[in-house]
Amino acid sequence: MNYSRQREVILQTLKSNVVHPTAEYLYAILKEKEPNISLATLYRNLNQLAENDIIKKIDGLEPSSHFDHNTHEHYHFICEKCKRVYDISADVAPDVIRKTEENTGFLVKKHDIVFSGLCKDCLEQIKESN
Amino acid sequence: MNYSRQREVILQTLKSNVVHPTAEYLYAILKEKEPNISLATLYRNLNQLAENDIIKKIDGLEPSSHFDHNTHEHYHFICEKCKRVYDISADVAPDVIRKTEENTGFLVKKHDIVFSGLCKDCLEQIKESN
DNA sequence: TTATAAAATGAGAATTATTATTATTTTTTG
DNA sequence: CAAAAAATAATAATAATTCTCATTTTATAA
Repeated sequence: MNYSRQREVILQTLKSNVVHPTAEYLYAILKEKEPNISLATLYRNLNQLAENDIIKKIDGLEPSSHFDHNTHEHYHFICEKCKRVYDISADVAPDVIRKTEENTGFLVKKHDIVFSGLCKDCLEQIKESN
Repeated sequence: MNYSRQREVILQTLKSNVVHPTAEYLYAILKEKEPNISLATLYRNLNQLAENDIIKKIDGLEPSSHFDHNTHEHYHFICEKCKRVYDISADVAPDVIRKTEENTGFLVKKHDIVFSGLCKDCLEQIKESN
């Protein structure tokens, strides 16, 4: 993987983002710093960065993938109301890889847990309006 | 939800299938019993059945959703070599919903764990060829 | 440093999965 | 059996992502 300015900007933009943006969302922000960047370049680089474990691609948040600069083991929660994506501590499923490998005889290379429901903010909003 | 012959055939076909097919795969099989069925009808019914918790839609297995007639709590593993989807016992992550709700204050309505790697068959094939 | 090869880019076409539209048919119900 | 509600087939439309390709950028090494 050679250096490229576009890839650098993509990575820095993703790192400075608290949320876990979709490609489309990231593209809108990127355009400010790098107005000529192409959507294909963004997708190409996101995939490359993910393959090299520099970032993480979060699948299962239909209809589009989200991207996370945090590569430490952790999981994700998407709020069905506000659509924000939150990190969930890996503590909620201790030894999940080891247990799965022991149960099955499979080799686990990747895993993710995706939760959905209502986040704290949205739960409180709903309570107030009742 | 009214009765419809198409929905019945879709459900029975899914139930008689050990694998966890995509819509496209299911469509090919369905055509034998119900040659005039439309792909839109299949998608409409799969979504309806999933909304009513009669079947389960498995997201996170890009590039397309898979469908599972087993609605009991369990998880999924996709083999990166043979692409088969296997069930994983819920035992590998005990109390994962309760723990997540306690940690966050969120309300968890759904969750799934998706693992990927190599299944037992493919691991053995690789060993043999070495 | 410069020539060459390898990698990356932008622009837009192409592809794939899925959903929406609509006229028609099927199912339910009183 | 008639009317209303739901479902269908066919196909157009959409949205996310990947592919193509001519051009530009980056790395290499003579």
